[in-house]
Amino acid sequence: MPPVPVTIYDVAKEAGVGVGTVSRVVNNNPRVSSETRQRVLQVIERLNFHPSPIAQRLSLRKTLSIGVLAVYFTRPSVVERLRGIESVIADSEYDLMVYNVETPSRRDECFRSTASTNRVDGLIVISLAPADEDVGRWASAGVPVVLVDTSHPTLPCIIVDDISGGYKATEHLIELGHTNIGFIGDPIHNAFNFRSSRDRYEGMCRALKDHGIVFNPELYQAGEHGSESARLLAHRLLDLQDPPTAIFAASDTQAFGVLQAAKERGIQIPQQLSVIGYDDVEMAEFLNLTTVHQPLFDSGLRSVDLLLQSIDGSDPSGAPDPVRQQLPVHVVERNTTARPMQ
Amino acid sequence: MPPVPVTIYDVAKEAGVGVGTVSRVVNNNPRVSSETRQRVLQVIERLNFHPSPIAQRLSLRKTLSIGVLAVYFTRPSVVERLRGIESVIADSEYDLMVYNVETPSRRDECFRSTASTNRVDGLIVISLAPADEDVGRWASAGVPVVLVDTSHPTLPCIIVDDISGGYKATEHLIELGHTNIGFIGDPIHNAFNFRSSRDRYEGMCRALKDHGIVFNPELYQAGEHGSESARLLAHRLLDLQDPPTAIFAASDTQAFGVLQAAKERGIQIPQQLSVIGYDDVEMAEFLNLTTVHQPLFDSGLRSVDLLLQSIDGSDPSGAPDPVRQQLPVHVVERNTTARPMQ
DNA sequence: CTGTTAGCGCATTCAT
DNA sequence: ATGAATGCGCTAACAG
Repeated sequence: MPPVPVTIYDVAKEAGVGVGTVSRVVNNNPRVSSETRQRVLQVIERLNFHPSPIAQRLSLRKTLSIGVLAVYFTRPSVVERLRGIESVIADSEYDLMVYNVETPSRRDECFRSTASTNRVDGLIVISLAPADEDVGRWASAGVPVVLVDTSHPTLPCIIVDDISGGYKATEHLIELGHTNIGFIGDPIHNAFNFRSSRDRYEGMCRALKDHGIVFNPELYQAGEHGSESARLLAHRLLDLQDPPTAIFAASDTQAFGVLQAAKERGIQIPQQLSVIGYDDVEMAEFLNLTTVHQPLFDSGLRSVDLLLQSIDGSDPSGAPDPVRQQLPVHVVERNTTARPMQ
Repeated sequence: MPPVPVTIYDVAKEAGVGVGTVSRVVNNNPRVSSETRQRVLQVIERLNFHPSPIAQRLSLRKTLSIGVLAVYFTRPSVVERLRGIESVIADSEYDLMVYNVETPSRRDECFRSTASTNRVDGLIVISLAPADEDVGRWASAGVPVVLVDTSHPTLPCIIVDDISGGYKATEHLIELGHTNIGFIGDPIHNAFNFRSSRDRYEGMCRALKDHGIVFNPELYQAGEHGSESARLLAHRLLDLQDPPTAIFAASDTQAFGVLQAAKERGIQIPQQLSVIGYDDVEMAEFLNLTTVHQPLFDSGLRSVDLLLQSIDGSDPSGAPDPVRQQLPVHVVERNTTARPMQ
């Protein structure tokens, strides 16, 4: 009982029509009399016919699938973006192919492989900064690309103003009365050239400066992304002669590490220490973490919209002025920030 | 400058050979003299030729892609399984297509659509229990399927013995001296017929019984999956006249809710209350949660191995005795469980 | 070893 | 409105 693939020819013969007609009814082409349409539909039903997506693709010269390139797709923030992406792809005619990259070499491999015709009809790249070379390859391969949480002068992208986010987070702390504020983020130089942590720090510096607060470099701590690493860094901050009264973590994940460190030291939050994170992942709400909300799910959503639009649309990657959607961020005040003790 | 797809014909002409030869060098077929091979390779390089995956698929009558059907793929445990799956697919010739299901109707749609020839060469289903009807469709469509964290008599599956896991968790608590143990899990009847929570509870009951402990039904609390819901349930347990000295949560996510509830009440953990979870997700280690470890990543890994094997292999879904890998679970003792106070 | 040819399953002119 | 023919890009079987 080897599965017998039933093709349009089978349907055509059975219905006593030509394959063209079958193809038309399958594709809802109006140029078919409603009676023959009915008849064909019946046969299709009876034979349990399903058009071969692959044959369609070859004939249409489209892959009918869009690729998503994500770094560390297990990170909560990335997962949420993916969910947004999946939710709209699911309702489209496209298939979703996911590529997870955890090493630079894998990234390069993915960048290359997606840049050949007939791989994907479009590509979404999350948090990875492509080089001009990569962009060039995609362009000459005619593959539309939209960037999320990263940018390039010639590519459409969905971003949030991390500098502004960092500024707002810091401002929130300052308004509460803090002046001695610590920062915990990713290493400036990392394998993937992530910018977000750096930008958030930049925003912090500006806020500090605008409020006439001088920043003690000792209050800056950077380390591998992750709660555990952040926990250690938080301890360092708290070990300082003049420890900060508030800590701005470049991500919620890192903020969790700070919370944990405080707990280990019996430091009351927010009474003795204010903590603010960034991202507003699900766990943040649960833990009552004050944080900077960025529209993760929505960013995924929009990226697909943009991509689909750019696929149907005209511009063959030659748009003079690529779309650049900057999503709003705002501080969500919960219970981990408060006025400093006197 | 519409991207000019370069085909094997272009390469053939340019290299002065037939398309068959080009195809052979592309597929590393040894039946090619090394000189012509070199020559063809040069041309391929020069023309930047990449074989069209779609054309290959059509010709080979394979989709060269495997689908993964996951429920709530944002849940940490699912994400970890996905990571395991992706890691081995990435090194294979297959593409990974992800389908996230969050509603029963979407599930049914996915079950159906994947059951037609030419959709995917193989399918991995996570945590969703397929009906005989679905299994039948896959079988007649000749689509190999392997189940993860769910099972069916005629399908290969990767499972963990949740009953045993629940037993071990409870035993751990009993050995510490607890007899008044609460349980927090998913609703017995849920949209997707998840069994794990139910099985873990079953294991708990057996352990209790084996140790001659009678279970007070009040100590059983079930509610929607999630930390927040679990937090509320934990409060109910703690509000009891004779509150439990230990709580077994059917998942780490739910255990986090218990931890939070305890914190809100100023209950010391583990001194005043022991908490044990299930899954051993990353956050569990970070929070020092005692839990039942199950090989999440590994389960993904193995499922792909099994699937690939079943794709290459002979058995057209007619295996008389499908593989049934039961992965081991064990208690990871950390800092949320201890002897009860006198 | 290598060129030629016939499909793979479908969409799409082009006639009718 | 509908049937027949052509092509999408590649693999595999068949000659040579």
